[in-house]
Amino acid sequence: MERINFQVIEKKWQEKFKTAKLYNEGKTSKKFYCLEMFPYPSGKIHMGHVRNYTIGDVLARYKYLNGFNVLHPMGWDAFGLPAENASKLNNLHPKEWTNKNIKVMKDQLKLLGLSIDWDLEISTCDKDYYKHQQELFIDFYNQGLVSRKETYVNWDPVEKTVLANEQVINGKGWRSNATVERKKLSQWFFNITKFSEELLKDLEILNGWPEKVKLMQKNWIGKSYGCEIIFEIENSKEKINVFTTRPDTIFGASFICLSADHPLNKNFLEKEDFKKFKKQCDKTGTTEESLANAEKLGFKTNLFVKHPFISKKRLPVYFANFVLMDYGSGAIFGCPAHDQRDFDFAKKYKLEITKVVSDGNDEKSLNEAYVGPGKMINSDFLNGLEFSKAKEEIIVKIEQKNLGKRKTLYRLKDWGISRQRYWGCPIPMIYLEDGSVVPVDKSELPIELPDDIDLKSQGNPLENHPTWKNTLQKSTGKKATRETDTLDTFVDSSWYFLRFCSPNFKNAPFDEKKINYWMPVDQYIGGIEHAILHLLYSRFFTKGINKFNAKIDLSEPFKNLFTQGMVCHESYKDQSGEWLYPDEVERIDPKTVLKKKDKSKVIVGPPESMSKSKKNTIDPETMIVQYGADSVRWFILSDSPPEKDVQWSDTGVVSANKFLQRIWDLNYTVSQRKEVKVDKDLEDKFKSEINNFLYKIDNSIKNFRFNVSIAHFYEVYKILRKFCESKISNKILVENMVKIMKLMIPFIPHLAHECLEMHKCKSTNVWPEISQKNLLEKINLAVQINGKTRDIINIKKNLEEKDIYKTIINHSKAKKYIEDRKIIKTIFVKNKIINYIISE
RNA sequence: GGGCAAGUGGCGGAAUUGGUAUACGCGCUGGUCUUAGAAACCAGUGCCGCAAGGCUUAAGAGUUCGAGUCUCUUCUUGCCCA
Repeated sequence: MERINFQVIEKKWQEKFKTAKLYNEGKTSKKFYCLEMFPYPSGKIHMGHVRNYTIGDVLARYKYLNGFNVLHPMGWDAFGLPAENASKLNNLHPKEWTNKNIKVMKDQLKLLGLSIDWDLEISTCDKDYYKHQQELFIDFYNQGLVSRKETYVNWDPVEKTVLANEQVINGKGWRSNATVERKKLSQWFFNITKFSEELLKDLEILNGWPEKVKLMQKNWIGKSYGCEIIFEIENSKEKINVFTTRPDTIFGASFICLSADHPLNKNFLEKEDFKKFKKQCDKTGTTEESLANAEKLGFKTNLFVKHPFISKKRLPVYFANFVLMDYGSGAIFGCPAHDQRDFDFAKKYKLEITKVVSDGNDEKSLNEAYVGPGKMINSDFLNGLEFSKAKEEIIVKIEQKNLGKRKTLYRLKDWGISRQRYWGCPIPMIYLEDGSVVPVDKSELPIELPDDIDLKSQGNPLENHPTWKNTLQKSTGKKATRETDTLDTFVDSSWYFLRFCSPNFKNAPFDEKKINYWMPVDQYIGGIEHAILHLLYSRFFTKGINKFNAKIDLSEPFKNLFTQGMVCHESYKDQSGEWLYPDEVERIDPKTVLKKKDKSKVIVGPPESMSKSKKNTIDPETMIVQYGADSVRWFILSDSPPEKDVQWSDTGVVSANKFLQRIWDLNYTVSQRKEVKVDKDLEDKFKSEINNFLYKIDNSIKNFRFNVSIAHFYEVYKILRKFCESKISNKILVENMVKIMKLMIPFIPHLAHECLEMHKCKSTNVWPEISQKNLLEKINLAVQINGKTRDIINIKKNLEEKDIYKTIINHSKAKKYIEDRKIIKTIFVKNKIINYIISE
């Protein structure tokens, strides 16, 4: 067998890929912007990257070969906390650490043979990038899309910083393990809620997005419709505004609950027992989940409100820990019969529970809240109405009587972007001595991060810097202090796809002409974990820019979205419970795994997403060095559909490698083949069989079914082998072989190009022509008796029913079922099945 | 608790969308070659059965000439929201 050295040919072709671009602007108007989510430069690439970028590369190369101008860039999501943590450990400046990682990972990505245009490379920690981000921030500010407000945040008292919700684990800081507190802080916000309705509505036009992701965003935006009801406080001029989505249950109201932060707390703040209660609420955390699961606690006030529809009925007012100040108005009316939280609360404080929606069992008292549908009871003029009708009815009444108004509410909150961190984009705002806060002059951008920084001490590094924050306002020369918080790194990734269209543009964040040509991204590829935040923020940014930049016409950034599955591997633990890396263990037989060191038995865990903490990782570079990039690409695409998880398997990559060797051997054999006597019919058959596979493979690529494409390549390999030894001419053989090899370019670009070069193929940038119809002359037809398949016969295409009958009655295994019996009915589907219904 | 997916051999998974179930790969078994192993190649591999044949897509029902695919019920798993 002829063998090939993958390392040698891969190096050779990677040199050529360096200068070959996948686009040629102006030559054709068809464009294709292929973008994979850019990586965080954490150190080395992992298998997840390999899968993500291989999927993108298949598509980019496929589109290029089909005549598109393809934009296929790559960059680095380079700001972020890990760089600061690493620098504390290694005494390496975040900038150096990051740049070192970028260099390593870039080299690794190049080893994969990706069709990336490295001339377009960007890095978000580069001042040439964040300069424009600061400019955009000021633009957003001037449009009223940025504001400063006080909110409650997760505060880590040890690290002295704000934590994101996902950094709080069981109420404790993920690094410090200190109990996280709720703290009121003044922070910068993007007013994403101004776009709530648009972000929701435009999901409908995103036909190229997975339904699942759209649904997640819809739930996240959380539009709810209801009304506001005003309750008058007895013996007071003050009123309580309550938002509810269930105004229909107003007749079941038995109390009012306020958030501990509700303005009405002003009369209680001095009281010791209220202080204690409020402290307890602060400990509950800010997530909805923790609020729902926490034990319901209340603080009874001496206040009562009047029921708006039942005269003389008075409802007691409580403060409660499960009411959020930043949702609705921070006040609810409790209808315990039809809301579980209210029910729990009412039970605890022995409050009245009145059913107002019939559950079909009206006499029985409830064990839990009834939230299902039903007809109204105990509700005066609403009685007998379906609850949904009642909702409409009562809102009309409330508006008539001036007791409140119809209202739509969104769960989506404004996007808090202040981080008390060093390694991020400085926020270009300054504080003047008179207390006013203004943007810096755009001519002063970029506001650069200082290099000399102390990351060892606690607190906000920029705040602690001796001089950095001191500045002067450019227009007036007045003394000013810089904002020392930096931007959330999600801001960096909210517009990078725009920058890629003109990454070296000096004067502005982007060249509008380029944006209008390349945007939207035709195919965006990344992990499902970004379904909400990153994708929602990017949509918001696009809409914001679209609003104030008249030269751009773009409502959505990503036309099609594909979310690939994760790469999994089983995990290993030794007898003492220590995690082991896959190369620390050996498999003796399918069920037994031993530790290499001492031959002790290893506990094998189920396949899970590769993670450093479980040590169930496989290093892509090691694999590439051992088997070659093409083998790794081939395997990672072959085993599962791209949207599903794939389980890494060493035997899988070995067999991929073996198959690619066979491909090379086949090509070599064909190139050395001597002419033989030709059978014309056989040649035709060969051509049509190959075309059949061209069609199937092309189709499976279009549909993102790369695992199916690969299965077809295995099949077509067998056919080529077979015909290699048949009576067909070299010309026909090579011609068709070349077509198949062209189809392999997107998958295994190095080997495919090497083979094509051997066959002296000149047109390696053009997809072969594929006949859309099935060229095979004969087809398999299933012969069924009473719906059961009894035989499969190989017959000429397009035969009619009557022609087939003769064949069946004479030559088919099915004839014995038909003989002596009467055919009652025949169902015939041309080229597919014939079904005879016979009497018993 | 609610919503959304999904359930096909020992394993990963195919099935042109209602028309040949188990393609392709892994694994396993046997064989050729080899001193031996590895590699390579050939053959076999859903289950029951000597065979003819029967059964089989989580379980059960339904629609249909025909169901992995459509409908209903149940069970299980995963993800998201609470």
